[in-house]
Amino acid sequence: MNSYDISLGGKLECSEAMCKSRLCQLVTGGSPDKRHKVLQRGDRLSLGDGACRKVWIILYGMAAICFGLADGRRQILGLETSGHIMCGMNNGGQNGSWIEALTETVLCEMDLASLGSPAYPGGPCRDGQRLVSELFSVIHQRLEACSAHLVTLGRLDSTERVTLFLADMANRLGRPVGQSTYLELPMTREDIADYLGLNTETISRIFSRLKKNRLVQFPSRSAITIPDLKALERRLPVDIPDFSSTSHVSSFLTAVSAPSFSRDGAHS
Amino acid sequence: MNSYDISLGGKLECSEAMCKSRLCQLVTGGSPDKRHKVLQRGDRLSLGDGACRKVWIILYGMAAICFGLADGRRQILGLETSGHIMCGMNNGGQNGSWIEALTETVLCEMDLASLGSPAYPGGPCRDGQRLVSELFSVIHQRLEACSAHLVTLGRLDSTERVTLFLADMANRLGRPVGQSTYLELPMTREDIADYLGLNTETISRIFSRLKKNRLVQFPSRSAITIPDLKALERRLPVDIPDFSSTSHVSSFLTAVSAPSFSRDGAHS
DNA sequence: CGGATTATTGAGCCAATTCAACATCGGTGG
DNA sequence: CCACCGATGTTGAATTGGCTCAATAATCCG
Repeated sequence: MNSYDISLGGKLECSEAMCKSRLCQLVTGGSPDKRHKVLQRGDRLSLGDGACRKVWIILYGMAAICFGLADGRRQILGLETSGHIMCGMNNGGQNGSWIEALTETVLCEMDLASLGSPAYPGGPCRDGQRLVSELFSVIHQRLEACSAHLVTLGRLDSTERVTLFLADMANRLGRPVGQSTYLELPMTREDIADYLGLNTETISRIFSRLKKNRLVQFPSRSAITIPDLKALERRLPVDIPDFSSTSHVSSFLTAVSAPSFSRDGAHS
Repeated sequence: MNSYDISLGGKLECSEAMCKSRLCQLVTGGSPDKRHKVLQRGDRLSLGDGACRKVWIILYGMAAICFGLADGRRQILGLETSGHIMCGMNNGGQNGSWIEALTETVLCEMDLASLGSPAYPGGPCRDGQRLVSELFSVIHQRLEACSAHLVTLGRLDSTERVTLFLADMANRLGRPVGQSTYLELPMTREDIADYLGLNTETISRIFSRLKKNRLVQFPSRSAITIPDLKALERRLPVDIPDFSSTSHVSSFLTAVSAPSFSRDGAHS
């Protein structure tokens, strides 16, 4: 029935693996439904309706959160993959603010205004709190990513930015091939430039320089091989964000949500 | 007893006016207590303990959220005033990440790990959800500010950045004097530079140029008069964030928190 | 008043941009 | 199959915006 069931080989139950935060499960009760949206590469979803009324969790694929200035300049605020959240913006209405799919992307859309309704499983109080805890955690992650990116744009030079970008993408999308790391970037040089606050030619020049220094190879236009990822990372004055771990999130969840769970029964 | 009761003339009950989000009230039950911290100008509070375990709401004053790179470079992530939130960071541990008071500042510290305890008024379920809703809202505001700043650093040139900064500060701190707007900046040129991803000399040069063009006046080192704030804002390709309104927050609160309030009685 | 800190201004330099030419890739139709 | 075309990527030359370094000025504070 759903087109993505076919194109992705039925991988899209709202499993824990797909939706790490389990927010999607909380909202849908564990089964995929109309809240799931499929975007094809290039498809856009507006964010700037004047308030944060909806959030979207990425279940599959990769999408860019974009912001457009009045004169056409564009800044990509984040490059988001499975488990990441994106939410509505209050500003950015007139100049535009949107999500843009870089690959085929499946989202779970959540309307905040309806989250309080009795339609959600487990009762309005108990799961409501859990829901909003999860929402907090995942948005806190987004804030951390945004803060880290702010430092990148404010204080790293172009070579450092590109190096950090490659290391970050390698950690997110790469797979080991012997000693090397192989990845495919589902975006153009212009997308990379708009993410890093640079321009296309600069990206190209730095890629060429890194290639000449044998830090990266480009088997094709979109494919990248990094012979020694650790060596690349050592050139940076910042830590690479770790996307594999969500332990810091659960620590807060345990703190706020779980105790209230256990006492919930005693309370009512 | 508390030094700030004296120095600020007893203005510091945890009133709605001081803590717009009312998070502080939810946590403290409405009365100021040990959770309140007073920082003097220059005082620091570490943020990078490896996880988000605490959040701080500013009740009074102005503070900078800072991030330090291994080589000494510094980026100010945000300049926060009353009602704004700041929270722990997972990354930034080794390189440093901290809050720095720019004026005398009063904070309400909230330990996330203890928010679930029965010590909080109203019961663990009902107010727990409200608490976490408020927390979500205020952190969403922080994310919006961070996103807007990302665009500033990524796509605005130095003149635009400084102009935006002045307009933003004027909206936050300024008071009208006839047609003009008067404000005092509680920070050095270096702080401004670290906020805008520029250096001290550049800030100084742009201030001088704006002065020559009669867009601003500098009655003293820290005081600024803007003859026509609207004219200044018209030079920008972005909207000035509106800090006076919190309506977008309450819309979400109403959506998630209030319905569960009303059904809470029926449920238990 | 004196010393330290902070701010301003100038000269020269370098990194990143702009503009332009050319190369490569992917897709389409003859 | 290959020729063609548009889109994307690369490279070079010239320009410029912002930085570094350095000297001077203003301000703060004991």
